[in-house]
Amino acid sequence: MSASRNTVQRREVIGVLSQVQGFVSAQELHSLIGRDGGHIALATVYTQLKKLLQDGAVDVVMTDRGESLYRRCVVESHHHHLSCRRCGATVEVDAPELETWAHDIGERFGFREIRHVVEFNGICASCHSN
Amino acid sequence: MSASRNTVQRREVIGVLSQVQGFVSAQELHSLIGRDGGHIALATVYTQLKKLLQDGAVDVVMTDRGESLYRRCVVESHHHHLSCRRCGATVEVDAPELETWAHDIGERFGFREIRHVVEFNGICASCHSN
DNA sequence: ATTCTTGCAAACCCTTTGCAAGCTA
DNA sequence: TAGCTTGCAAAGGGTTTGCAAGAAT
Repeated sequence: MSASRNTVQRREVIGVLSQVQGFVSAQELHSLIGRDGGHIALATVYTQLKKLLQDGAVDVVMTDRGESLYRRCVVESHHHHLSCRRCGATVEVDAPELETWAHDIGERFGFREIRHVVEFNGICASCHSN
Repeated sequence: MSASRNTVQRREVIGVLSQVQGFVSAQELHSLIGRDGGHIALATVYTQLKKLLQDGAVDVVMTDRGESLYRRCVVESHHHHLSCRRCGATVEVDAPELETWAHDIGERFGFREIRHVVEFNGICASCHSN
C-alpha cells in the first residue's frame, strides 16, 4: 500500500474540491478545474476521485440519473442540503430530528449501523416570486 | 393525459414484476420475461417502467453502480425504504414525521413545492448476527 | 382513422480500461 | 531507476431516442 503521489493533477482535484460547497459531479469538477486554468484529463479526475474515496477523503451520493456526486468530507458536522430546482441556490440544513429519527427507525426494524441520504429541493422564495 | 394502452408487452412487464420479490433491474426484468416465454424489446421494458413510475405504480432505487432497480409498489403512497447493505433485504418505512418536518424546513427557508428523497440503509438483524 | 406503442439500432451519458510516455519518490 | 500517474482514445454498461411498422381505442 503506497501513498498517493503528489502530482499537479491530484492537487488540482483536491484544491477545487475543497472550494466547492456541496456536491459536484466528476465532470463538473473537471470543467471547474479547466476554468481554473488546469488542463487535466477527465479520466484522471475519475482516477483521483476513486483514490480519495478509498482514503475516505470524499463522500459520494448517487443522483436519480445515475451520476455520482462527490464532496470533500467534512468531519465537522453532518447536515443536509435544500436546493432550488430552478436557480440551484443551496442552503445547508441542520437536521438533528432527522438523525434521531433515522436511528429510531433502524432500531424498530432491527437494523444497525444506519446511514441515510437525504436530498431536499423546492422552489426558493426569489424564484417563486418571479 | 391518456390512459396507458393495454398491450401484451405492458401485461408482461406488470405480470413478471408482480411475481418478483424485492427489486429488479430493467435488464433482469427483461430476461425474466424472456424466460417466461415473452419476447419483448428491452427498450419497451424501459418504456413501460417509465410509465409505471409516473403512475406511481413502482418504486425505484439507485444502486451504488448507477443502476435503477424497480419494484411494484405495495403501498401506493409516499414512503421510504430501509435496506440492508449486506443482503439487500428491504423494508418500506412510513414516515409521517418526516413529511411534516420536510415541509416545515422548506417554509423556514422560504421554499415551496418541497420534494425529498430519503434512503436509509444499515445492517439488518439477521446479517448482524451472522 | 387516429394516436399510442413497439422494435431495432444507433446515440447518449457517465465511467472504466489499455497502454505508451511522463513523473515522482 | 522503479513503478505509480497521466492522457488519450476506445470500450463498457445502463438508459434513451428516432423512426417506420404495428396495435389499441
